Amino acid sequence: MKVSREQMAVNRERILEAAGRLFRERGFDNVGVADVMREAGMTHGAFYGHFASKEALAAEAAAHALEKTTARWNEILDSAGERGLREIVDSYLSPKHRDAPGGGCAIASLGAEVSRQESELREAFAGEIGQMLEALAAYMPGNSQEHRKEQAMALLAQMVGAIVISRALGRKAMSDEVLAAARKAVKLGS
Amino acid sequence: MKVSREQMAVNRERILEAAGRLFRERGFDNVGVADVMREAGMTHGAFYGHFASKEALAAEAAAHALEKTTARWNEILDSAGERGLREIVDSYLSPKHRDAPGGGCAIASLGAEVSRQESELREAFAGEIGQMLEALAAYMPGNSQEHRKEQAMALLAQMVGAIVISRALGRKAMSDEVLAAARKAVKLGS
DNA sequence: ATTATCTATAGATCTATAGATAATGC
DNA sequence: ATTATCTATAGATCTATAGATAATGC
Repeated sequence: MKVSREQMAVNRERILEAAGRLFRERGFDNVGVADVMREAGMTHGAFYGHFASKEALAAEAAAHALEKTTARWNEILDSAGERGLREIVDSYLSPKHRDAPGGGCAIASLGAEVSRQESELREAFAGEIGQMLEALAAYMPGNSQEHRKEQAMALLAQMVGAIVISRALGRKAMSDEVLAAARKAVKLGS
Repeated sequence: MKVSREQMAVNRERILEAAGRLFRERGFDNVGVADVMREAGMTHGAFYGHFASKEALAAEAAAHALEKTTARWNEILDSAGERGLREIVDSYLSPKHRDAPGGGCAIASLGAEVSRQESELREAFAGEIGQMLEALAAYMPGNSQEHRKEQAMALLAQMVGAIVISRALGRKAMSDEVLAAARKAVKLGS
C-alpha cells in the first residue's frame, strides 16, 4: 500500500486541510487523529508517518489556516487597495463567515484554545497574527506607520470579537445585529 | 458522611465556583468532573448528587460566570454612571484581565466553545449576553435606545476581540499593544 | 429512615506504537 | 531494499453508575 513520493506530499497536504477545517469547526479537543485521517481518506495509523503527534499537527494546521486567510487578504488588498479593505471587513463581518467557521478566521474559532497551549503552537500562531496585522496596517488610514498598526489592531479586535459573540448567540436575531453594529462601527479612511 | 441541607447548598455553590474558574482557565474539555470536585473539596462520585451531568454543570457554570460579570458592571454603572463605563472598559482591556481568565469575561474565554455546543448551554449563554448588552447600552452615548444598543454591541465586540487576540499573542510586547490600541479606539460620549 | 458523600469500577474514547503488508524507486 | 500505509492493540483518561457508609432530621 505504499504510495509515490509525490502522492505522499499530496496526502500530507490533505491531512493539513482536513485538520484545519475540523479543528476550526469543532475545536482541537473534539477532533481525534482518527477523525482527521478519515476525513483525509486514510487510516488512523498512517498519521504518524506524516506528523510526530497530534500537537504537532495542531500547530501546523492552525498556522496554515491563518496563513491562508492572510494570503487571501493580501491578494484583495494588492488589487483593490483601500476599497479592498472595506470588502475584507464586510466579508469577515457577514452571517456567511459566522456560519462557516471551518474555512474562516482561525483567531475567532481557535484563539481562546491557542492561548491555553504552550510553545510551538502559540509561537506559530502569534507570528501569523503579526503578519495579518501588517497586511491590514498597510492600507489603514493614519499618517504614521505606528498609527496605522494601532488602527489595524483595533480593527482586527473589532472583527474577531463580533464573530465570537455572534457565534455564541447562534441563529438569534441579535446575532445578525451584532455583525451589523460592528460593520457600522468600522470607520475606514475617506 | 452526609452533610446538612445548608451545607449541601454551600457545597453546590462551591462546585459552581470551582467549575466557573477551571472552565474559563482551561476550557470545558480540559477539565474533568474529578478536577472540579477536587478543587471544590469533594470526591468525584459526590458530583452526581448535585448535577445530572458534566454538560448540565457546564451550562450552569458558564451562565453563572457571565451573570456575575454583568452584576459587577451594573454596580459600577449604578454608582459611577458614564464614568463607570470608562472604568469598565479600561479594566476589561487591561493586562490584568488578560492574565487572569479564571475570574474574567466568559465570552472571551469560552465563547468559541459555547458556540459549538447545543441547546441548554447556548440558550443560557445567549440570554446572559443580552443582559450584558443591556447593562452597557443604558450608559452608551447615542440619542435613541436602538443606537445605544448598537453602540454597546460594537463596544463589547471590540473588548472581547482584543482580549482573545492579546491572549493568543501571549506575553509578547504586541499583546500589550493590542490592548492599548483597543482602549484608544473606544470613544465614549463627551 | 433518609440521603449526601465516598469507594470502586464499568464502558467508552483517544493517543501512540508495534508489526505486517504491498507498492515504489534505485 | 525501502517505506507509506494498514491492522490491531496497549495504556491512559474520562464520564457515569452501583453499592457502601455515616450523619442528618422527622
